[in-house]
Amino acid sequence: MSHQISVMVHTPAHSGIGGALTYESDTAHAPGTLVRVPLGSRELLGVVWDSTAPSAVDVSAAAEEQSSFVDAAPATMQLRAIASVLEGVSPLSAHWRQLVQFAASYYQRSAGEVALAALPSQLRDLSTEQWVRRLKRKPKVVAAYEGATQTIPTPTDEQAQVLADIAAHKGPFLLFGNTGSGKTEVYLRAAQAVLEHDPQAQILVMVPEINLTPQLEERFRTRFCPQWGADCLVAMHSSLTPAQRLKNWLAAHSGEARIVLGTRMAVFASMPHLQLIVVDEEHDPSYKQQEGARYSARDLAIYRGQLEGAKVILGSATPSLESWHHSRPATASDLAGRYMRLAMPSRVGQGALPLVRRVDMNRQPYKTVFSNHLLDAIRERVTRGEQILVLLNRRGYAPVLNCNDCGWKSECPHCSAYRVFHKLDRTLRCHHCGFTQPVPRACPSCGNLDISPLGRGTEQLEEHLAELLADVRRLDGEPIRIARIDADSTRLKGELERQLAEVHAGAVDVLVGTQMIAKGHDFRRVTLVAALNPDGALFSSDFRAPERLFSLLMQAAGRAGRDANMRLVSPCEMWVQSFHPMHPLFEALKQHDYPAFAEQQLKEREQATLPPFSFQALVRAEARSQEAAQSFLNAARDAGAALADELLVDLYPAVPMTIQRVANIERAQMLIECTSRKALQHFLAHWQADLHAMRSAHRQVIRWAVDVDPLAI
DNA sequence: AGCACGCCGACT
DNA sequence: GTCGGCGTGCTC
Repeated sequence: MSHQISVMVHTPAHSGIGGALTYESDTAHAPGTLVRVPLGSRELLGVVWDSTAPSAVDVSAAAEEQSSFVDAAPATMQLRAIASVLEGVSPLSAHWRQLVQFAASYYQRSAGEVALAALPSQLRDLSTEQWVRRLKRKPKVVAAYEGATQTIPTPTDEQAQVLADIAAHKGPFLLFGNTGSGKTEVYLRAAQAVLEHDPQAQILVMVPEINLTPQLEERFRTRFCPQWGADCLVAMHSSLTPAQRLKNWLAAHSGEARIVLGTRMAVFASMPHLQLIVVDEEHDPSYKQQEGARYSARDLAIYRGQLEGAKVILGSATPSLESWHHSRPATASDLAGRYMRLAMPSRVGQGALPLVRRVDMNRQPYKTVFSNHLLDAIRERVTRGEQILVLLNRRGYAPVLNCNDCGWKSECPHCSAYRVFHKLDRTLRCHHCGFTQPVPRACPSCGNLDISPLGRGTEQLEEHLAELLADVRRLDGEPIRIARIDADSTRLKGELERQLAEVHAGAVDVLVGTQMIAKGHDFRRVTLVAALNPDGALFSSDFRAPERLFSLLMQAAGRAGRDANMRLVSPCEMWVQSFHPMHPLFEALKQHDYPAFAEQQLKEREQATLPPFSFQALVRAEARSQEAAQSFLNAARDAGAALADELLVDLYPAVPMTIQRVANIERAQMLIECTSRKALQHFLAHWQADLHAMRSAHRQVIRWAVDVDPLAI
């Protein structure tokens, strides 16, 4: 007798076969089983899916209405047989499938795409013979952990209180603690409690960037490996080799690894006994995937925690306004948010927070880069052997090259953007499409030799600062050393680590860099941090720009003064040069007062009905001409108008994207807004069909994609 | 998304 | 004569 089996394979939602496909099999296979199935002339990895949507699943308005996740195959169609079953891997759990199903439906992609992207590539790529050989491989004898055993610090009263709250309540928790308040110790202790309470329990810890995994991994290893073995923790991020990825995935899937530490992709790790999820630096934009299924790993962590009954801790010194809002305490007129806010205001074992000093650039001579006050402060500290951090969010030498005669500018021929002047290799580089050319000796338009850089980037800053500080000597009498860390200087693998090590060793006195240096790295001897020109974010069209700037400056300030053993002549300082020094953002920064900043921002957001007081989605379209891209979007708008009207969803007209053309592709986008998440989801799910249907009438459109809860508009 | 099939230009 | 460009259409 033969069974009909539903299988999810990697097919995009707009391929016409977005749901599960039906195959025939002699034997029944449990949902979650990994199989290989024929599709056309190919053989693909697939996951056996539930043949109908379980009625208990409350995935979203969209999924509720689809009675099934399965694309009904025409009744007359001859079904093909499942090719093989991947032996040796237990089926993926119902919770995992539901997480994938939810993510697919919420972010408007196919479940197969999300499911297969969440599995290690070797499951797909290994041939049956290779797979059999892989399974036979003897598990290595568990190596004893050889690391320094560490004395475990006693929790402070604050930490103890927070841990008691985490133990006593369901969560989710927003752990709001300054840099240096000991959030990591809370994660470690919360994890310890879970591990000890249940011999099977697993823990998922997420960090925003790969760069930050080694540090945290080391802290978890030194804490847990002596007791639980070297294999108790595995990493999950995109720079692992396919073989490592498979190994770590299997360790998590089998329950053998007790702790999974990774980047956003780790939110999909198969963990049968998941009991705690930690999202460190939860405000970080890196948690939002920016291609394919554009999921937010932080938001999915909340969903997953609820789904699996695991506690979720979101940690940050500058939480996202969404999380801050969701953790609001009850007031007379408003109910409390769904999250429990746990505050840790003190800085433990370290110096006080730095003094914030603002320089009013209106009172400085025209074109001042470093105000004299700031320069004096830098000189003084460097002379004393202290380190300086200078932040400028623009890499290269100058953002544009300009002909002083005819007004020619270094535009990219393929993008609507200027190419950046990189002096070190004398190139003009487009930061959007990568197009690079040698710097022309004369103006390509009029032949004039007088072409000059406009504006400045980190390269120029490094050069300029070297001139300004040429006469300054270090404690040892040597000339001072300036280093630059940005995406250019760290392009080569291992270069970031090498440069950071130099800074730690004290070989560098002044470090110039982009936001890269503000994140997570612990510069113990830095006593002064300067942000040269942060004004752009104050009046940006991006409503999240102030939030990001505040977070960046707070994090940067947190770099200073972390070494309690340093005896300082004067307190650590954070300098901000601005034409708007009295802006509320800087006022709040000066007080290190995130709550004040958040309150002011949330008030503005509420008045303008922006997130978290509304929900957004974006449709982006790419075509050879701007007109084609926009006409597709506007046709989509017309098609969805009636339903949008009914659901109180706002559809805005199509507009060109901020960078309208990249690599000769014109881009346009359309904003969708609604005060109800459910109504927005409902709308998107139904409208998706209209978008597909319009493809044939808009052949010029190269691709289009929906971004739910976009970070930048 | 792949991958085949299909119909028109410059090469061993 | 074929190799190969990517337009169109199909896959349980």
